[in-house]
Order: sequence, then C-alpha cells, then structure tokens
Amino acid sequence: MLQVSYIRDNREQVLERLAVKNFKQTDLVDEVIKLDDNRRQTQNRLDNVSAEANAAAKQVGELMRSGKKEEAEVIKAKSGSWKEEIKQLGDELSQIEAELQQKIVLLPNLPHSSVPKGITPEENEVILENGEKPNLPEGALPHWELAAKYNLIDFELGVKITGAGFPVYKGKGAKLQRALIAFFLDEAEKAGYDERMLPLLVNEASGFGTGQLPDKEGQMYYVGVDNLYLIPTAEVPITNLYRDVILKADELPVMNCGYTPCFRREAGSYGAHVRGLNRLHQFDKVEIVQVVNPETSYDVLEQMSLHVQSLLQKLGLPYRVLRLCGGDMGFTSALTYDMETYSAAQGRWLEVSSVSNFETFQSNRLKLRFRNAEGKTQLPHTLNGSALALPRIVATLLENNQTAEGIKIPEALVPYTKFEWIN
RNA sequence: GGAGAGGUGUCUGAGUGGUCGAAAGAGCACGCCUGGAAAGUGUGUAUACAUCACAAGUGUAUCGAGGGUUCGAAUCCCUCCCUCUCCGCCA
Repeated sequence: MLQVSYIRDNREQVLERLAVKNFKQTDLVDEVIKLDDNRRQTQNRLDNVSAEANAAAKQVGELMRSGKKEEAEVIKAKSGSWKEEIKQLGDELSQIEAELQQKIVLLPNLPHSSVPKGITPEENEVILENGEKPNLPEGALPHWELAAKYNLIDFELGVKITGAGFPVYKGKGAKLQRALIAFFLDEAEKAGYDERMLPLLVNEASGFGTGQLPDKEGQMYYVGVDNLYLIPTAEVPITNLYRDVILKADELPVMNCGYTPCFRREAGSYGAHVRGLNRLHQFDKVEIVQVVNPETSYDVLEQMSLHVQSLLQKLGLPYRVLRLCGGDMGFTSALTYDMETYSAAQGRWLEVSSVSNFETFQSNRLKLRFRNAEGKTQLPHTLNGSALALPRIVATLLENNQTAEGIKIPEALVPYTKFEWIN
C-alpha cells in the first residue's frame, strides 16, 4: 500500500510511475488525495469538538467535587449537543477512512526507475544468461515421461486422491524432493538466513499484510469454516511474523528463510504448457525474506539475486535472469528479477525464482517499522525471493541430465540424495 | 467441544467511574559516582493522526477488538477474539 502522504507530495511522479506499470485507473490518485483532504478536515473538526467536550467533562468533575452541583448541571445540560456532533463526525470520519482505504489498496506499488516499460512477458529484459544448454541424446524425453519411466512421480495417483496438480512423489523422486529442500535450506543458512518453520494456513490479516488480499483472493485456497487461507508462498507467514512490530535499528537486516509447501488455485490454466511439473496446485519451495534499511535495499536485492544464481550454478543448470517490465510485474513489487532455467527437452525457459524488492509497500500494510538513527519510527523495505521453487528445478534437472545410463544427480546434491544416479 | 479464570506500556504488576496515557518495580538509554566495573544515584523511556518546518508545543484517539450506558470509562453492560486451568477428544 502506498503512503497517502507520498501520493500527496508526489502526485505527478506517482502518475508517471503508474504509467510504467501500465496501470489504467489513474483517477484513483486524485480520488485518494481528495478523500485525504476530507479526512483531515473532518478529523480536525472532530478533534476540536472532542477537546471541548473533554474540558467540560473535567469541569463537571471539579464542580461536583467542590459541591457546586447546580453549576455542574448547567454544563451537563449543554453536553447533549456535542455528544451528537461527536458521534456524527466520528461516523463521517470512519466512513471517509474506509473509502480511502478501499481506494488506496487498489493502487499497485510504484516501479523502480530501472523497470522497463512494457506490457507482456516478451518485453521483459534479459540481463544475464549463464551456463551451457545441454545437447541431449537422441530420443530425449520430457520430464513427465522420465518421471514415469523411472517411477519418480505419479500424477494419476494424485488425481485420484485429490485432483489434477497434486502429484505423488515416489521412491527416488520423493528423496530428490527432500534432498533439494535440505540443500536449499542449508545454502540459505550459509548465506546468513535464519530458518523458520511456519503455519501453512494464515488468517485474513496476514493475507492482507503481504498484499495477496484483496488483490489475489481467487488465487488462494480458502478454508471457510475457520476463515483461513492456505499459503500460496512462505512469503506470507514469514513476512507477517513482523506485522505490527517496531524493530530496533540493530535488528536490521532481518534475514529469514523457510521451507513450505505452497498452494495455488491457478484457476483456468490447462494445456501443454502446464503439463507435468510445469504448473501445480501444490508444490514445495524454500523462500528467503529480508527486512532492511531502505538505504540498502537495492544492494540487498542484488545480493539475493546472486544467492539464487549460486544455487542454479551449483546444480549445474543453465539459467537466465530477467528484469520484469512494468506490465508483467506483481502488484506489490517495485523491482523484480525472475530466474529461469532452460528445460532442454521442452525447449523452453521455465521460471524457477522471482526476487523482488517491495520497498515500503508491504511494511506500510503490515505496520512494520524500525527505529532509525534519529530514534523515529520509519518503514523499512521488505524483499523476498524463491530459493528455490522445486517442481521446475526437478523438471529441468531430469531433462537436462538424462543420459543413456539414466539421470545423473548433480554433484552438489549427492550428499543429500545419497545416490548418484536415477536408473 | 464443556466448565472456570483472565487479557493494562519492553516485561512484572497496581488501578472498579473524574485529578489515568495510566502507580510501583524491572529492563533499556543517557549522565553522575569509579582506575574500570558492580552497587548507588539523577534524568528520560508508547503509537498513530491533526496543527506544524516530518522541530518544540498543543489537540485527539488508543489499557485484546467492536458496540453501549454516562457530563465523564482501563474501570459498568453487551458481542466477538485470544490466553490460561480443569474435563473430554487426540498425533
């Protein structure tokens, strides 16, 4: 959520930035400013009347104590009028505040100055490509066929017990999942992240705090009887750990990581591109999150990007890094890098990580603050990234490492799988 | 799920209608004391909004959340949420 004060002071710039994100409802900006004017005025009037009423009440108290009952009664008699006014202004104020809130949450975060203008994913900027695309042997298979051939994943069983998009991992397939999770967590810990193991269901306030609600309501599984949402990413519970918190300056940067399954409804996506592990309703992911001083956040973003890249390098996967264009960026992000690995048998790039700086967009919603050098509360910047999401890593790993003898496990992973080959 | 108790500032904890944004202690910060430290001692120590120079000052709101009674509520009433204890169920 953008800060109203920022919108007021930087109206032109806000409009300009929103254009980069290809945001159309620009009327909202002026509506927000107007509502805020209204809010201030109303609050001012309410404060003044309340002050009068408070003073009078105090006077009544004093008069009563000194036994001047009649004088007290005179003031009491007058009280009815402000009482009504206070009630009326209070109602008015909360209505204005609700309306303001309703509008301001519709405004997406402003993109960083380096974000390219653009609408479609094709307009994302490739800023780096690394690693060799493998030359696959004759008759190389896509991962879903490899998964069947080596009995690693059973998609049909998942359909039986739950539905499409909920695979069952078996044998070495299951061990590979476990190995990747442990590997990613260990690497995150080495990079300085402190692990958390988190609830998989969150309440509405948490969904709002990180920006999934109300924007992406339909993307989350919802448990109505208890009014809880299944997390679409560990970002939600981890970042919300710091909701309503004022951090001390020396507590920054906060660095947390966590493994969780992630649940996404992905309504209406079917077809060849979502075959196999390409898009699932439930998948595993290790997430890294930082809460940092605004001055350092863009350096931290680079550092997080490098961490993700180091994982891909250690796994020996060819990858590229994209700087997302305004139109393809998430609602809450100011700058996002996507990491994609090359899936050789499918002949396409698959997104395996997304690293973003949210600046103060989330901290403002979360009421997450820190005490700065002057001892004042200030909104920190929040960042997060997948490090990494498993399914597409598994997909490229299987496809790119297939040989006539079987699938070769990357060396870095062998200590975790305790086997070198899937055959 | 049933019965009971309770939710106050960083923490412990007082406060049952007015002088309470809230005693006291601890913690923390800064200072004095000390060769240094401990002890001792002094001062300070919530957040948000408004006014305003995002200063000082002032006003308003906030004692789990929301509503009500009252001239006036942390204190009384109602609803909800949460925590604890006992019972039930259970990995």
